[in-house]
Amino acid sequence: MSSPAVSSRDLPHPALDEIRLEGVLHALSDPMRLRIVRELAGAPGDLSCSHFDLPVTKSTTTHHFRVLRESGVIRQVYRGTAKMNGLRRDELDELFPGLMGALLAAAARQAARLDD
Amino acid sequence: MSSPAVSSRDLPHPALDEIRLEGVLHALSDPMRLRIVRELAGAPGDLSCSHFDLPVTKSTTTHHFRVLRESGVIRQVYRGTAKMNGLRRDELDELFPGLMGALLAAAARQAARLDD
DNA sequence: CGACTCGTACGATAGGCATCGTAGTACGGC
DNA sequence: GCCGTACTACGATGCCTATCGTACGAGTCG
Repeated sequence: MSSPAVSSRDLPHPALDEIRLEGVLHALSDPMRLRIVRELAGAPGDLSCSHFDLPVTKSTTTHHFRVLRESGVIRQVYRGTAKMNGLRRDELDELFPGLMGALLAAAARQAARLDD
Repeated sequence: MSSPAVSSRDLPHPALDEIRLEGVLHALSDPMRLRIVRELAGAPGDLSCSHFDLPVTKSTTTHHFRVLRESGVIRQVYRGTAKMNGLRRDELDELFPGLMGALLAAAARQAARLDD
């Protein structure tokens, strides 16, 4: 109730200066994770883990979200039983200007090409 | 000998439409390979494998160059005993406009940050 | 409280991969 | 033809990781 900071459990996120480009690229080099990131980028706000309908089990999904968080690509916050996920877009833009935009554009372009 | 324009041995390269974004990102997510690509991007022309002084053995170096070639990031051509390597910059720019530029800029930014 | 949903932890498994060392092939020059 | 240089092929090794299933913890709602 009231408004405790957020909820009870807090998750570890890398600080800006701990984010490594190689880690970000590795995180995005998995099709499942790239798909998650694309969906997050296209959504207005944060999305819960259960919002995603991935062709893998829940434990594997948990794994992918953790990789994304630990590499610094997304931010995760508990909200009740749900876990909300959002791109760390502003921070990434500060660290690597233009990178996320180019990556998302490239992913969109490839998706369009493969869909035709 | 029939008459190969350049040399005898030809190496398999993926066509433009066979290049996958995930493959490119995976190739660049290795520090050694990112270093190679940065050096290639900064050079005026192609560079031989032996030009690079990497902290790994030659066989490992061969492995990294092959990963880069098979993912579509670089082009490799034999020239005598040497193997010349060059970024497929123009083709990648056509396939994913702005991507390589953003990636190289991000890598340069991180290198500068870590060097200070 | 009890049931239900959401997500986690843990162990197992199978495949991928970065690395090495050694032995070998291709090419150019003497 | 012979030697040296440049790179490769192959096998081994140890680590990383994507995947699963099951059992569990945290929170919500009746």
